[in-house]
Amino acid sequence: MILESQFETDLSSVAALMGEPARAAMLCALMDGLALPAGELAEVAGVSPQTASTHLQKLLEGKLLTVESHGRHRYYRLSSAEVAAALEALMVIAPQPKKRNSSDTDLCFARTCYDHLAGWLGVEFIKALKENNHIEQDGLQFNLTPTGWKKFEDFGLDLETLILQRNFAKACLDWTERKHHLGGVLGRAITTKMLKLGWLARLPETRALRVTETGRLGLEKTF
Amino acid sequence: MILESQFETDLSSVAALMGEPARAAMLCALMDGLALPAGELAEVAGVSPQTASTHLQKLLEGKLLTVESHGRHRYYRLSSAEVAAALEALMVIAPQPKKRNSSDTDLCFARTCYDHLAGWLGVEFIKALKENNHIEQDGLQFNLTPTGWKKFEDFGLDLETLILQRNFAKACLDWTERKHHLGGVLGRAITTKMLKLGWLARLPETRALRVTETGRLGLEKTF
DNA sequence: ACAATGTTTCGACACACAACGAAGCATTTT
DNA sequence: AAAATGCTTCGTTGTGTGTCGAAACATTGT
Repeated sequence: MILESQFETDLSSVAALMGEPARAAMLCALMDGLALPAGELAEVAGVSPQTASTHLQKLLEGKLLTVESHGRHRYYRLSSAEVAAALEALMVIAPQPKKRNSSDTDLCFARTCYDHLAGWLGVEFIKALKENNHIEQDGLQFNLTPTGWKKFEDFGLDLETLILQRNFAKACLDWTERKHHLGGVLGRAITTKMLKLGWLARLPETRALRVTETGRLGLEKTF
Repeated sequence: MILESQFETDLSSVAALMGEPARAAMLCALMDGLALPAGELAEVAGVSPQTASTHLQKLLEGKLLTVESHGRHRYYRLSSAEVAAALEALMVIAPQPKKRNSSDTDLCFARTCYDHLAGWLGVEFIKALKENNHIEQDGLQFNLTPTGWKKFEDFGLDLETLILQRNFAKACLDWTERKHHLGGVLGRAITTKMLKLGWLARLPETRALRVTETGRLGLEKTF
């Protein structure tokens, strides 16, 4: 006789599916109910297409996702509203004090504030600049250090022109993070450049931004 | 710059905590909101006390449980109703079609029907007997095979006396599983014996039964 | 027809982690 | 004081599984 109570094991199997960072990232990306192709989910999760494919297969087996083929793309979506509800219930008890509904998540992660980068990513970006001594804060004003100047010149910005303007590098308060991010013409120039490079992509109909796979690599490497 | 969006990783960490069978079993056992000592949780999860201890520590770190020491016992309970809600939300999408609230779970797993074993365990028990050719079903009547007769004699039952009675081994319909389990005087004798052996334990104030660790081992070995 | 793109399958590797024996700590009991 | 009980910590072992390179498959575009 084999004793394996179905009452816990099943729960654990579903939870285990969600308990892998890459899979969790994919599921979160799908929480708005839209369908995304495998490639984009791989990007979101920060893994290779092969890895993403195996993850997606497991999520299919676990009935958390459904798939439909359109041309050479395969679009995945959450299989039911109950799955989204379970994800939200987990978010509530996740070690992140702030409660946010699903549609806000993207906005909190990264968005444009007027024309420069804001949200969690914006705050993280300025934090990295400070830690690497590329920038210094003086009240609500940022000043580039020599290494910072070189860094952004290499990044392809025409600082000579930008610095002539008022509001060269302003500190802008982030309402979701309650900390400062980088505004001013420098903030705009950087954000515009990242969009051009394909590091960031605009999500449709919102101010929310998404970090692409190349963007993730670029950001981690450069800053 | 290190990019690790806190929006998914956290979710996955909680889910991962729930995604381990032993931990999931413990959490399920605590879903009614009561506190249980570490030893009992180890029993429920079917693991050794050491293993249980490490699991409990992780659940504490993940803020899913709280603990209070009373004498030499340490009582664990769910840290909040939100945790219970998340567990329920996961149960809804777990590959178990039937929706049940937490207080029903115990009843569905194992309970007494009049005086014999019912619920999932009861159905599983009769299934094992059939598969091992210890019993045969004839309509609503069960008949012991020679090997089955020996098995239960070895188990300590006085079959000679029991078989004289009417309703020796009746098929009884299980309302939660919609299948037959073993009733009659044989069913009663077996269940009584298991309770005496400490394989099964009655949960307070209900008809629900719990399988002890020794019971789990005994059942798996004997039947 | 051929190349390019999106996706999956196969195989090998490496890391993470659950499991338990042994030992230690704390509390209660005799 | 000594033994017993409940629980935790340490160290080791072994299995599971996430990862990606290479290659196959499918579809679309030129």
